[in-house]
Amino acid sequence: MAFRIYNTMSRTKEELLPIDGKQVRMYTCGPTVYNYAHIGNFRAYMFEDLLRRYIKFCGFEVVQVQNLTDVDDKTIRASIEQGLPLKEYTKKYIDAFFDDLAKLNIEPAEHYPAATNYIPEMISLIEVLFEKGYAYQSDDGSVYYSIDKFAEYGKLARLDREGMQSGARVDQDEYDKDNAADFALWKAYVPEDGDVVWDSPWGRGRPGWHIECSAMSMKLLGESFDIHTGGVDNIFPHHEDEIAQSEAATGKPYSKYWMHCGYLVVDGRKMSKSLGNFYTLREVLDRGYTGREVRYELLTGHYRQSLNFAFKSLDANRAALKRLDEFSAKIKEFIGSETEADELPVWAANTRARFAEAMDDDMNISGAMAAIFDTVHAGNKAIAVNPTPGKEALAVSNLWKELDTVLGLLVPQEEEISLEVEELLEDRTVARAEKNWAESDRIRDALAERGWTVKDTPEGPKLRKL
RNA sequence: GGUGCGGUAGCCAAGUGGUUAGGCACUGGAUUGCAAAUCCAUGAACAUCGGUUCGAAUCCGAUCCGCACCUCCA
Repeated sequence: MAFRIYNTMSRTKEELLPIDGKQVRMYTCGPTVYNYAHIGNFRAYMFEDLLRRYIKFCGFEVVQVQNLTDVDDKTIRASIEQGLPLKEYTKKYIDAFFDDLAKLNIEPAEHYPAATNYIPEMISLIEVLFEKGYAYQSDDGSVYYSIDKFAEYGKLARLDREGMQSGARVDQDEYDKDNAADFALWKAYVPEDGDVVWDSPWGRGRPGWHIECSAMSMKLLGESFDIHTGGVDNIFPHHEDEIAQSEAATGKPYSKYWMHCGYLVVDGRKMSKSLGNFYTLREVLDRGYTGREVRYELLTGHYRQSLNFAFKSLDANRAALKRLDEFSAKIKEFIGSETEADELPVWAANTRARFAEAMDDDMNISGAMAAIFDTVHAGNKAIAVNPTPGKEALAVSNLWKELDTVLGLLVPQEEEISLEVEELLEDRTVARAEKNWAESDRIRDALAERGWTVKDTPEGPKLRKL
């Protein structure tokens, strides 16, 4: 059994073999905290969540770093517009980001470095690049990276440098750069930056975007680490530039594997702030959907495929989750007070192997979910004929808990049944025994108001969360 | 122009030479005081045209269509 992942650098699936053998160090490009993240952004964070969870399922340790970009054009502009200090402005969106992660049941990373706390590291890195001849200062005071000096520039994105020239979307006249494609390491202060400024050996200013990730990743994970992730739109220029900076500075390989997820699209178009076709998580939740339903949506499409977002698929997810929940509830009833697990019943015997086989293949989540649903189906069929012994049911329950360490949506939250609801249920049972249907239906409505649906079965009434 | 990713049933979505993927919806049945919910059953597909093969959704060639990246982007 080996976990194979698609490495953008090699464009092939490779077995995940951590550099140090047991611990996987991964770096994830995080949000720019100038506004609420939209669910397209969370698609990437969801992919990274699945990745770190499955790496752990495979028996490795994980150290994940996700940065917070809290200084750039957008954060500066917005904070000045609102008359707030930069830190105060970004704090609101940093808090919102963590709220949203929790609602989606995304496991926290081990480190969330904010760019503004790593300015000295960035400056040191730029100094090394100067020493080694990769950086130069232009007349406007900004410091640039000379991509001509790095022979391997373009190896991740597989750029055709000639083709780029004819693409000609390069703004030549604005800056005094040796090569139009050179990128900024340090941006000289301009009045529009307000009081957002740091001293450096090259004068006052602020860091460029790409240097952040190089500085923070290497500081927290070491000069060479295992996996670098992001959306496909980060491949170029951001990740290409990170490689150029980091490998030029250290002379060592930067990230061993590069993994990129596809877009979330709406009506066939990429969801993005600039197109305006985006939803924030809170907008979706305000429409009455749960974080778990959104999680199901973002998780169950293969991460490298683009995923079409539509409210009607959230409705479909609700039905699918209900099927899973009904199964879980049924299993729980069979367990009763049993505390010792037995062997798995035959209908669940190969579920784990099927699940792992699919996930091992570059996280084939569809195959993994098929293993889950096939088990539900086979289990329902078997249970309809013969009740499952409590010890076997407990084994199934344990299996589901284990698989849910990866999926994060299989096992429903335990719902406390309030005393009031319990009393209503008893009253209704009495009314039904007396064939007082009007009263029985009235209580059923009352239960519905409190969020519970009651189903009458041969074994008596059962409550389910609406 | 360069570089990638795609087109699978009503919708979503795996699979990549032969055996029912899966989910949602539809329809039928079981169950029920009536419901709701649930469970069971069930049909239907591989963009187009050629080729290779005993056999192609899968391999090869051509064509059509969609999306993305090419210095804000997850």
